[in-house]
Amino acid sequence: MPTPSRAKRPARPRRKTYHHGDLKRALRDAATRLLAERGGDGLTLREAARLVGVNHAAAYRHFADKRALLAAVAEEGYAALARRMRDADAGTARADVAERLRRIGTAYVEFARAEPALFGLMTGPRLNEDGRFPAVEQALQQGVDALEAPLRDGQAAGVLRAASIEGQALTLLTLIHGYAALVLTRRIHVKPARIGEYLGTLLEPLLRGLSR
Amino acid sequence: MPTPSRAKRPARPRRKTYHHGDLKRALRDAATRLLAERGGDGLTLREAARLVGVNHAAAYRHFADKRALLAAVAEEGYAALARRMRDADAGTARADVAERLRRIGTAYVEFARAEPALFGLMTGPRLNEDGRFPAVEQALQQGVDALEAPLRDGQAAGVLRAASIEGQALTLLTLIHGYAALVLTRRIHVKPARIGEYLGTLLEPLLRGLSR
DNA sequence: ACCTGAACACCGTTCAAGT
DNA sequence: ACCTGAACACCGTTCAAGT
Repeated sequence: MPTPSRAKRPARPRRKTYHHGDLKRALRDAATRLLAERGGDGLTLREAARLVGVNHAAAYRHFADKRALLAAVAEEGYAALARRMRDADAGTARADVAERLRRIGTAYVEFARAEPALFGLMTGPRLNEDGRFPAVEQALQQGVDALEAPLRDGQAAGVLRAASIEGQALTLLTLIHGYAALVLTRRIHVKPARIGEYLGTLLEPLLRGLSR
Repeated sequence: MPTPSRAKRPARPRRKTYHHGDLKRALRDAATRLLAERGGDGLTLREAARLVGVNHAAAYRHFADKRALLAAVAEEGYAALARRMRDADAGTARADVAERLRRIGTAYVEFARAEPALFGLMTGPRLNEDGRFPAVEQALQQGVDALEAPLRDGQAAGVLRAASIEGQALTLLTLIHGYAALVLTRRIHVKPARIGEYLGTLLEPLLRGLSR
């Protein structure tokens, strides 16, 4: 069998000494890729090192243990999630508040659906049960922030009750997160095409309660 | 050192042949205990077999693999959770609807706090990503059911809008679950003594929106 | 300073063999 | 039918040793 093009594994320039590369970032990126391609159980410290072409023990020079590597992956994930939420509200200044909030929430759920293993890591139980990675805890705040712009506009326009923006944002995010978690674990069954629509149904009574 | 009372590990009657015992149940119970005592990473198929006093390979006669054992543990957990939710609404028929719903929701969150590893298994990403255990998916319905009694009473009394009871219950559970998940993973910081109180704050606008 | 090689104590899973 | 023993292919973590 003659060797065809070998589309996969495109002949990485594998130096013999990795002495200068940014191994920390390389390991984190490899771990992120593993998570996306093979799911939560496929993310292995040894396999990430293998992908980078380095001895697995070298990872311990840059991460205290496997969980520290996972935390780094999760942090990056939170940044990406917040970006998607902000993007969902870009250029929609004229849409009404309910619609804007629904779009931001849909971005949250769609992120979870597009990257289920990453989302599972970010929000799952294993990562931070002992509070070792405060950065991960605070990362969600960026997402809460994304909800605040439409809430502020809504209060200014007089359609929303005057109340703590942060409180309103947290209430909304709690519902959105619960929805994402339940959809992802198949506790709520919604057709993929209807995910945003059903979120609107869930948000409706809450927004009515937040209105004046 | 003379042997004192040895309060722990009360000399289980360990037969040499396990041929008759209900090994399936014994393994499931041991796994549940491991989860409670050592957390998610401490739950090992081999260790569960060790606790029961049986060769670990024997587990494969009763469970297809480790995940099947985890699913059995999770199912039992859902039954316990639903029981707590129903108990929280027992003998409170005269309390108002909002208060009853808040109590049921608090039972949900307190269960999660009391059994964090079990709750993490039940709701976490690892268990059922491929839909292999439909029983686990449906188990949450028992919890949703517990919310329906107060909702029915509220609609009958005319304080709640006439609408799908199931829809209202699912909306409430989504918010409650999101709250439990975020509290458990330290994304929301609430003092333990204030957990039920803050749930009330979260539920308030939603219930206002569900009211006529 | 950064990485390798080898070792340690574990896993989940499989399978022939025992009773 | 149900369980044991031994093996296999993996892990995460540690540590002396190399450059």
